[in-house]
Amino acid sequence: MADEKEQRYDPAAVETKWMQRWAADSSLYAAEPASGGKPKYYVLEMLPYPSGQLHMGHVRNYSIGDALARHMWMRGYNVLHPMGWDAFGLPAENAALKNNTPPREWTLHNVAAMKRQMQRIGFSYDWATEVTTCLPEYYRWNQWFFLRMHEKGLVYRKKSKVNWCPECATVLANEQVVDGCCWRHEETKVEQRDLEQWFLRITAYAEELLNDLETLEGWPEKVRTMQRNWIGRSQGTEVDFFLEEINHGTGERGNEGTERRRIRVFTTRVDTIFGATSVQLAPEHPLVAALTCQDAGLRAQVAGLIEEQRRAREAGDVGAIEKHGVPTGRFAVNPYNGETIPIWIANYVLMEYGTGAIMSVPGHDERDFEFAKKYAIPIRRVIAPAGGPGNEPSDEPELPFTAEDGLLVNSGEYSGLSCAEAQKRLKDVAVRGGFGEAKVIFRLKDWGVSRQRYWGTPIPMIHCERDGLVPVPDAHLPVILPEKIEITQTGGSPLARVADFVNVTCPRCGGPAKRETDTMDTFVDSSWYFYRYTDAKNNAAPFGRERAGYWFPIDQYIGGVEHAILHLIYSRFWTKVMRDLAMVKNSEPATRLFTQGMVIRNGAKMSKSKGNVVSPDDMVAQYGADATRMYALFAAPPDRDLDWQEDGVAGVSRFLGRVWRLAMRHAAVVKDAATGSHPSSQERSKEWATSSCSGTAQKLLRKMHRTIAKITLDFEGRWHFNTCVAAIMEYVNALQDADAQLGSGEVPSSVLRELLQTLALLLAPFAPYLAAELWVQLGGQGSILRAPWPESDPGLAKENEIEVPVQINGKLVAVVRVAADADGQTMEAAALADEKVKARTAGKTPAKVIVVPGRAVNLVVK
RNA sequence: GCGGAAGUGGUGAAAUGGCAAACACACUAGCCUUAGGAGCUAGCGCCCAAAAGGCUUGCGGGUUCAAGUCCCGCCUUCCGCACCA
Repeated sequence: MADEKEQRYDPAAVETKWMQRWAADSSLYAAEPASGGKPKYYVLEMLPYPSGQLHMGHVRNYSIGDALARHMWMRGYNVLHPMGWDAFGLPAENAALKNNTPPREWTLHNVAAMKRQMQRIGFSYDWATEVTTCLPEYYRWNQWFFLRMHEKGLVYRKKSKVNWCPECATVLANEQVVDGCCWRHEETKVEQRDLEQWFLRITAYAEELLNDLETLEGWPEKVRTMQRNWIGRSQGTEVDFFLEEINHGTGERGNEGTERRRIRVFTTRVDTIFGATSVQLAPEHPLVAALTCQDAGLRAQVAGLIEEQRRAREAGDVGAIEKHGVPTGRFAVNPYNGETIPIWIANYVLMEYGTGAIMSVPGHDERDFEFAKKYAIPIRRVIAPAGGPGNEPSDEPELPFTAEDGLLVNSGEYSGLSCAEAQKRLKDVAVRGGFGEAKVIFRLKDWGVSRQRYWGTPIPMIHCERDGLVPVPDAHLPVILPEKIEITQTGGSPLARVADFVNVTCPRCGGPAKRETDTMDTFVDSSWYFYRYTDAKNNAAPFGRERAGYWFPIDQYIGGVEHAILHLIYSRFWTKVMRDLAMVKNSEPATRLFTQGMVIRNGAKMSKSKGNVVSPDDMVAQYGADATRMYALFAAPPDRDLDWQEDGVAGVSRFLGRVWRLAMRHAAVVKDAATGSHPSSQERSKEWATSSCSGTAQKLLRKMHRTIAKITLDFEGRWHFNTCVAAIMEYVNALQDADAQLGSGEVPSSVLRELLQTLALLLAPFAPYLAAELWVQLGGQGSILRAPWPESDPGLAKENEIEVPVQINGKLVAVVRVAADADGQTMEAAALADEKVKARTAGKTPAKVIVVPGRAVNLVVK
């Protein structure tokens, strides 16, 4: 036997065989009903867009989820591990234009192709729960949710600015605007247009979305921080300044007899209001028209400011343009002290935030300071740092002084108060005086879901001439997206030209009416898809309450960090809405979130233009699916970027070949060994005590138990799969080093069997094809996919003897061997007896000896 | 500017405060041969001809018997947000 040429492992043959066998068994990866009594585990990877090709980022993402799912099955959990397709979106329309293929056909063709790729790699999805978002049985529930939200006042319509390409005659997403031009027409400037749009009132949940971030301890801090910033809560005060009216006949200023007009500003620092030396309006502020009506030159300047802001916004560097503004010649009155200060129009004030007007306090705000310097507006100090003797204000801080831990000065009756105290009092005075209130402002905006495109969920609303906006009744759902239509890039939404679709009778009055032709943002589809997996065939509801109640929240969600804001904030919002509709009990969709790093090559993200794209198909064809996915886990910890090196894949493939040959050398002996379960830990311990188990066998069993412990711990803890794979490699190296003893019978066949079967079990989450084949070849019982995960016995994992470093003054000088359970005295004695140590101490007695049992000895010698 | 993460051999990386570089890749030398993208053996952080020895985790301090790891201050890179009042 030994002389005979060993057979090489042929991944293509073995993997294809098992792929077909597994595909034929629909129960293999199926979730069980709740009544089974097992603990549940819902592991989810973000669903892909069906572009037609898996890329390496997908392979990495799904390899992580797959290893976890397989591990949890082996640990005895009832696992839900589904997959689906985020199948609406613009690429299908572009492909339709380019190839004259209908979007539906193109999309479903891609879905089939990618599903084949996933099956070839061997991902353990339950295809019975597959969700495809572009099919009516899914998107009808988008429409259903839209109607429920409409009933709850969470849907509204309003005019809003959108990116508009005049060449395409359609709206563009922000991502499709490149340097202010259309991505398809590089010469065409994108315009900002005002259009009626549908919005979802996500801001109604702003406070809760923010607060609940605190409960998401299983989410990366980075994602929580990004969401916190995105929601952008800020607490402050709104205050009305009074507009000083002008009598145009006499030119006199005054307010006799009339209700005074007001300019409302928002500030987080009302305590600095005595330092306000101007009021600044955003160029688009509604009052601007009235203030500039007498002065054409002024109007032109304002138009210039707006134009400049627009250009900057399109170029994506609003923050970079220089601050400037124009004085209106008009004045406002500070409600606290009656002071009259000029009104300016400034390009750094944003209409979209707060009230579109601010009080400018150059002494205590960086931006106001810069502006005031430029235009010689007075700068006044009204806050001084505390800290002099007796806590009086200290001298002249450098301006602008923006810290909030000071005392008020030059602020009338409020002088001497702390900032915090002053904020409280000034707010109360404003409320009592009827010129202000406490206010919380969010950066988060309502979610604009209208898209003037074809390939998306039709918005279920009808415009009736008589009844206005009328929701489509539930009984009429789904509003089917028409097929076989002409897709063009001119003339707005393609749906608007489909007469059969547009013309309907009003459900309320029966008169002629027109359908809404906007479709929904595709982020709607992905906001709740993971609930549908629990009940994918339900015709009566998006999903059943009991099923969702059993499976939710998701135990582990895995995906790219690029979804940290949009998808993950929308789906948190959607979950809270569903909770308020009494459809689910959980307030958050996922307990734990993991964001894996990018797959890069030669230090750059893979992209066609860089020519550094690696195709999963090529890798699988050359090295096999096991080697490809195992490399994806081995090359780096999963949260870090992974540099794809083909030599590394080849290395993993050689390793799997070594495993194969090692196992096959001993398969015959192992298969003949007694069947049934392995000896218990107690029996093994007894064998050791009676030395019927040789030194080599003990050593290898010890290594085995240590390897099990390490891998099990990593699955439960920090998820460093690279060190899991390394641990398996070490284990295999140890077995291979003892190959002679394994073959000679020095290691009993029952031990040999346990060593090799355990190897197959440890490999199962990472290299399932090879593991399945080994399991059969080694006489394993049943399917390895449901075989129990091996248990590590701490007693058997323990070493007899350990090496202990001996340091002198913290520097390593020797290593001594002692019994693993040696006490401090024994270790100290062993250290002092060492020749090198004796030479170094040169007869001096150590001033101090630190012994850390089982770890180290350190001698302090002066 | 604000926030987050990271910085260790030629490369990917490893290291509950306790022997820095495990596990791989690449490379070097040798063996084997049914000549393979195969297998096996050995070497492989830096300095010194070698040994002995010394040095080494971005930089500078500190805490500790002991620091890649903890603390303080810098530098660099990547990512996100950014005129948010």
